[in-house]
Amino acid sequence: MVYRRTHQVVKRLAARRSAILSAARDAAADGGMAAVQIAPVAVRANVAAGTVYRYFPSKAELISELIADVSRDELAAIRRAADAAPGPSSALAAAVTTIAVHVLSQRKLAWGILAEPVDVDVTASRLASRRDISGELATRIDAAVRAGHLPAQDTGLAATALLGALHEALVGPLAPVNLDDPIKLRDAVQTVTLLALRAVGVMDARARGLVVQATTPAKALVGA
Amino acid sequence: MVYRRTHQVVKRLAARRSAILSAARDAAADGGMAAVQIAPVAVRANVAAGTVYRYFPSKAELISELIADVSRDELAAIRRAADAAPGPSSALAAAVTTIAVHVLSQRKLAWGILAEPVDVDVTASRLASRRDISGELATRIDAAVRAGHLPAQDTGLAATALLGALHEALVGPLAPVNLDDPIKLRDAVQTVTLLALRAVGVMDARARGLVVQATTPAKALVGA
DNA sequence: TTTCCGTTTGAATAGTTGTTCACTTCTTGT
DNA sequence: ACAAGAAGTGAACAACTATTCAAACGGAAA
Repeated sequence: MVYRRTHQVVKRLAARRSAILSAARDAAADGGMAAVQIAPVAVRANVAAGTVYRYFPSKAELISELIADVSRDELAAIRRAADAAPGPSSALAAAVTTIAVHVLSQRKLAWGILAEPVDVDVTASRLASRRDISGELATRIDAAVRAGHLPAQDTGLAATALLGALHEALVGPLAPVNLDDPIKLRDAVQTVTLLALRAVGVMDARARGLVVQATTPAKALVGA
Repeated sequence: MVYRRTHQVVKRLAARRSAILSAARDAAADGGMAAVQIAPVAVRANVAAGTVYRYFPSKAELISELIADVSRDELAAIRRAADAAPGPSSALAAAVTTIAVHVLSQRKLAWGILAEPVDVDVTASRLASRRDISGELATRIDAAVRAGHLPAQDTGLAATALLGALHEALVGPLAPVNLDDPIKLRDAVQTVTLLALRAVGVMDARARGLVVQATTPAKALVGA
């Protein structure tokens, strides 16, 4: 045996793998899923097309991992924001706001992850992504219901609907175009958050300060 | 001049054109947009593949017309339902319910029209479809606002968000599967309608009977 | 240094469908 | 019946990319 998986080699392999994933993510953020093609991604990652296949069995697998990756980050951010909130209602508001801000600050990527046509089947990972995030929302809604802040309801369906509302209003084809302006962006986030909170039964969210509270830290996020 | 576009010929041509469109629609309703391929559609329409191209310059054009067609029907149904309602609030409720019932009773078709990945660019017609329906919703929301039943708001954004909520909750990948059961279907329609109305600021829609009122005629639609 | 064998390469391959076009069939008016 | 030309046919073509693979490369042990 004259060739062994030395520590250095293992590290290089892992680095290459994540370089390819990063390249895919960059490509998606740049030009949407349509830009995530094997050859261009390979170029971005400084490898040959064939090499990609030593790390991912197929394009479908590559994109699925990309979706899972982005989704994992997103979920973590939502949890962080919600956990930092003082109570169930503001946790829900924070979760909603976080989603809104994130999808807005990476619209092309978000659109690619969520709904953009891809030539391979990524249904499963998209489903998982939605299930995770919708599930997190459902948990937060449920907490608010149990705290007596919201009426009893089908939390799963409500969470799904909220997600749909956020996506369509902010990254869908009808989404306003000039959300690069930070002020308009904040307004859009506020409006949509208010809408979402009212949908699940929050009474007068604006007066209770939930929306504004939640929006302020979000504004910082946009800058980051 | 020995061949003229006689009335009979014109009629036959028109019939063939709509036969192709119908075939495309059937294919989409059956197997989603993925099933709308030139050759299979041609078979369904009892013509050769080449013939399709005598009526539609490209697959993109064919699918765009399909989308516009379905969208037109949908818009008409929404208007009919809303116009039949006694006041602005119930008109809005009726519009929302109509959308919910329609997408539920033709889930595959709706998914295809709205969001399913297609290999040709149909962005424009999808955009138009959404703009039309969202616009109609916006009009109804606006009427309710002007009647003093709803708080002032960005009606366009609200309409878009509502549309997203309905779609995601009812035909998106997270939508509950067993909505074939008429009772569950009605429940889902009710839940989502309630959510949507609350989102735009309707207070206690259930108590005011808006949801139930609107749902009852919708139930008839499902049977049709 | 040399040998070994996993890794990388990138040009060639393959499979999928939309689209074309030379030819056939059909309709109309004389 | 026949000419003239439009409509219809469907096999062949084209274009696009994911995927493969034989050859080249390069670290690791002897």
